[in-house]
Amino acid sequence: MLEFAILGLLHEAPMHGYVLRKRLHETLGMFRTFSYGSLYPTLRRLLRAGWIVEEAVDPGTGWNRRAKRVYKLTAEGKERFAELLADAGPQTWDDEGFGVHLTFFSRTPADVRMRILEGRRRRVEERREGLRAALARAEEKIDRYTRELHQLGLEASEREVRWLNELIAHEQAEQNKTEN
Amino acid sequence: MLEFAILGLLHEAPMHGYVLRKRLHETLGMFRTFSYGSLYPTLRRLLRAGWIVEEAVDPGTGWNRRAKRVYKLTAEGKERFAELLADAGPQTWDDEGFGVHLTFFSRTPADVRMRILEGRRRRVEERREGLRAALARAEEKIDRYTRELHQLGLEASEREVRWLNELIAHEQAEQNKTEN
DNA sequence: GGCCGATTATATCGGGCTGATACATCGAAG
DNA sequence: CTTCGATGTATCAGCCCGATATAATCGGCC
Repeated sequence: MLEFAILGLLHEAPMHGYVLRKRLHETLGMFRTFSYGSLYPTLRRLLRAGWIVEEAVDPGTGWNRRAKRVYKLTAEGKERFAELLADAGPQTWDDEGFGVHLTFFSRTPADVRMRILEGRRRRVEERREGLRAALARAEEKIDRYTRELHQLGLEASEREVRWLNELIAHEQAEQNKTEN
Repeated sequence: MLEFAILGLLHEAPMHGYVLRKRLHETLGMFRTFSYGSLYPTLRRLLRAGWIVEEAVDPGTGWNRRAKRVYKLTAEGKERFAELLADAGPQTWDDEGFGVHLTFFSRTPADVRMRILEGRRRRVEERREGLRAALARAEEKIDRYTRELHQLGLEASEREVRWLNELIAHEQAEQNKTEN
C-alpha cells in the first residue's frame, strides 16, 4: 500500500521523505496515514529494488548539508506503478486499500476500475448483510451499544453500496460512450 | 486490541483458540477481524503473563487427544481486563479500536465511556473538517473520484458525529438520573 | 545580534497484525 | 469407505505503527 502511494506521488516531482509524508497525509490522510517508521524503511526498499533513486542535493554554501535525500522515480519505478495500477486483488477493495486506489483511479485502466468497484461492492454488501442478520437475530437481547454500533454500520454500508452503484453506472455509461 | 478482546470474550467461558477466533469474528467481525497468525502468539503471550491458563482437555477414550488446548481466564486476567476497560487512551477512539471497545461498553465505567465517546467525536469531527476543507479548497480542479470519495467520507463523518451526539446525550441523561 | 519555538529532515526499534501455508483430526453424507 | 467441510494448532516473512532520538533551518521577537 505504502509502496503504491509513494510511487504514485513521486510522479508529481522528486521529493524529500519528509515532504512525501506530508503529501501522503494531505492526499489520503482522511482515510489512511503512514508513519515515518514505515516510510523510511519502505523508501530504502524501493531504492534497493531500483524503483527510485536518490538525487544529489545541492551541496549548498560550503559545509556538510548532507543527510538530506531527494527521491526520484526511475523508469522501472513507473513500470512498477503501472503494474500495481493494473492489479485488482482483494487488497484493492479492502477498507485500507480502497481509498488509496481510488486516489489514483483516473490513472487506472477502465476494466481494472470496474473490477475494483465491483469487488468493493461485494465486500460492502457482505458487511451489510452480516449487520442486517445480526440486528434481526437478536433485536431484544443484545447489548444496547452493540445494537447502536451495528445500526450505524448498517446505514453506512447501505449508503456506500448506493454510492458504488452510482459510480459503477457512471463507469458503464462512459464505456458505452467510448464504444460508440 | 486482540489482548483486550480475548480477555473480554473469555469471561463467557473457557475456549479453544479456534472457537475464540470464531466468537471474535461473530462479535466484532463487522468492524475488525483477527487472524490466527496473531491469535496464537497472543494467547502464548497471555499465558506467559498469567492472564490465562491452559485447562486440561478431557483425555477422552484412550489414545492421544492432545494438542488441543482450552484457555481459561485467571483472576489476574480479570483484573487485567478491568484495567484495560478503565483506560481511555487514543487507541480507544481510533477506527480500529473504537468498535472493539464499544463491544464491551456495558462493562466499561460510565466516566470512561464518556471520555471514549468524546474522544471519538473529536476524532471524527477532525476528519469531517478536513474533508470539508478539501472539498471547498478545490471544488473544480480535483479528480472526480477523489471528490466522490471525499463526499462519501464527509457524509459518513457527519452521520457518525450525530450518532455520537445522541449517545453522549443519552449517557448524560443516565448520569443525571443516577445522581438524583 | 541573539534566542526560541516551529518546521523541516532522517532514522531506529519493539512489537502487533496479516496472509500464506502447513499439518492433523473428526463427523457426516454419499 | 472415502471424500469433504469443519475443527484445531502453529509458523514465518513482511508491513506498519508509535515512541523515541537527533539535528539543522527559519522566522519572529526582544
